[in-house]
Amino acid sequence: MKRASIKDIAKIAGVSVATVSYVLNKKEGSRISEATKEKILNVAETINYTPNKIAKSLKTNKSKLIGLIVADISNDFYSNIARSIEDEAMKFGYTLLIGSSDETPEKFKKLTDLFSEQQVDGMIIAPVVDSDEAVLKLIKEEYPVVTIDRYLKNVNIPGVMINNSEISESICDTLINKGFEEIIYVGYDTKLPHLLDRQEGFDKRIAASEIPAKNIMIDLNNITEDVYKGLEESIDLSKKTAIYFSSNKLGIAGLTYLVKNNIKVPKDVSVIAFDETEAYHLFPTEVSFVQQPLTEMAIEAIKLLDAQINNYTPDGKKITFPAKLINKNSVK
Amino acid sequence: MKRASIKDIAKIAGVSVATVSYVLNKKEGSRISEATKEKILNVAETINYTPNKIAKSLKTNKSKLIGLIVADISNDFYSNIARSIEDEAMKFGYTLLIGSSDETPEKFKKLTDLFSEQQVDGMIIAPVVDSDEAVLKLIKEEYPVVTIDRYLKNVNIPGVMINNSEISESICDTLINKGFEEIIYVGYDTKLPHLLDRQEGFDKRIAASEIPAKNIMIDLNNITEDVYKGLEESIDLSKKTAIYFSSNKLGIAGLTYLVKNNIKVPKDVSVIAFDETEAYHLFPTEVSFVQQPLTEMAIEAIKLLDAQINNYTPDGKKITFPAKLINKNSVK
DNA sequence: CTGAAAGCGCTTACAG
DNA sequence: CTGAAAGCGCTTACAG
Repeated sequence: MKRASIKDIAKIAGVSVATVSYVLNKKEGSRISEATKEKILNVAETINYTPNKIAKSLKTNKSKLIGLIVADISNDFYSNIARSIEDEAMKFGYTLLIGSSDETPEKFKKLTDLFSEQQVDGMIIAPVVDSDEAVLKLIKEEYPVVTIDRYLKNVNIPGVMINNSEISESICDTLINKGFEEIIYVGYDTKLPHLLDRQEGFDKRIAASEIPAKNIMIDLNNITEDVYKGLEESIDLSKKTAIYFSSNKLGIAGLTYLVKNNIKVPKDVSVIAFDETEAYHLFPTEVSFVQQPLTEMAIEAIKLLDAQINNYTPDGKKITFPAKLINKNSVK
Repeated sequence: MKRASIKDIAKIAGVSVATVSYVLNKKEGSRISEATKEKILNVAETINYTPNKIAKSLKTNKSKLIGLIVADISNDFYSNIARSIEDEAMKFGYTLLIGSSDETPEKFKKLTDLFSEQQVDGMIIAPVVDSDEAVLKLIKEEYPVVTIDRYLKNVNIPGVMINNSEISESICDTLINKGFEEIIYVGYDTKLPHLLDRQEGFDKRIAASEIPAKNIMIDLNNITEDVYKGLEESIDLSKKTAIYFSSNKLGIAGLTYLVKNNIKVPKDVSVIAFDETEAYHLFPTEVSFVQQPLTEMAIEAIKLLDAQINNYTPDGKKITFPAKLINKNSVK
């Protein structure tokens, strides 16, 4: 069914399309008589007019669309981010396109190309390893882009993130001060800078202590199996041990392992996990975890992006939010 | 920065925009000489041409955009659906707009209006209570719409769903046959048809048995508290009791209650939950749950939608998928 | 084999 | 107070 256009309204109301456009957009500058205004609004109503934003976009060069690229929208962490971004974007009048990169630069590039062709006004991205080229391409054409959660080592663009290194340092110190004899860091075998920061903060404080380092590096594509194997090889119940899981996925896999093997928390081992998820509530012990201020980060990300959209500046302003350790009962 | 257009290519290559359009779209019908073809491709490459899909959409009346409306993208169930839909949509060349309705007809309507103005080619929706009017408006203009998970009682459009009533019947029978003296159904206090079906199937089999019915009705906006209160009032440990949670959120809230109150599963009570989620893995007992074939549903939803987009027919073909009870160790 | 031209549905200076 | 006209970046019959 053909949809009614501004032209149809004009014809029926007996005015020009210009006049219709003016009243539909409520422009105050151009004074249209109340009579024709009312007439036009009436006609629009009766023929069930829906504005065609694509036509408007073409003319105004603004689509009011923004693209969000996450690693995987089915991951709790990213779906929570997406929700906050959605709410915030709506407030600014933007509609959200969403895509999952699956941590591959190819899919990531495909997504930036796609979004760019769809003329999104800007993108919020969680860049993957080796996505520099794709991002650089965007930057070269002064495309508004803001990173969230992650950042790129060699490309300087605005973004929001947490104090990855510092929060790990502080967690490590906490555990050291509690007298743990063994502290296991469970992280990804990756080049993702924010995760390296997470690990580096931990390693630094461990190095400054008397405690021997024990890092389990997990393949991003083989989480469950790797975590099980890693923990099996590393946990020494004869020592006072704490485990620090540096992501929600790692935490969930690790806690699953502990439950399955009947290892009690915090009696046998202590645990700190990353990110908030309802899943932790089902664990026999309430799990201490690192909380990221997702809502605040989303608000700031949209603010940053909107600013870039309205007035592009080639700066790389990064906003760092403090993550917070929420103490529950999983650390002795 | 102004982006290069087809016109720019034409000017540099010394050909017409029509010719550029033809080679860029690889139209085989119109034979363009290899020489000019190559020249055009070269120019496009060097000036870093990105096609403007908005202009194309305006002309072709196809945006290659589809809108997905879920209740809440941060809900595990919907983010899993979204992911499957995303993958499937991509295969068909569609990009995904996502919005959360928060179970309110107002937000739902806002989303359909927004998506419609953005000229999406079609929508996949999980309609909320009292969204009939918004959907009817879409149908009236022959907008391709497909429901997923849910359906509308009074509006007949294509959709995919599971056999809500039957799976509940079968679960109820299973529990009755195992000799439970008390079976508690935990559901929402709602008018959502698919959830009423879920409950009805259960009620029907209970009514046919000797077992007194015990239904806990939860306010959608107060899940945790209501579940805690309901279970506290209903669980009678002196009887052989089973609890059937009819959604993932209800399952998570309920299992959290059980853990907190040190009620052992399946020793003290038996449990069956709905939907698959990693969260269940952290529970001390492996939880039996009802599995929906999300991938298959997503594939079929996109297929249905694409068919409607290419050839609109006012039918209401519903495809029902069988849900499956995955038996773990939470039922004695 | 290639181009001129119309048109998709809007917005917006400009003229009157 | 209102309208004629150009133009956003494409596609696509049609003509040659």
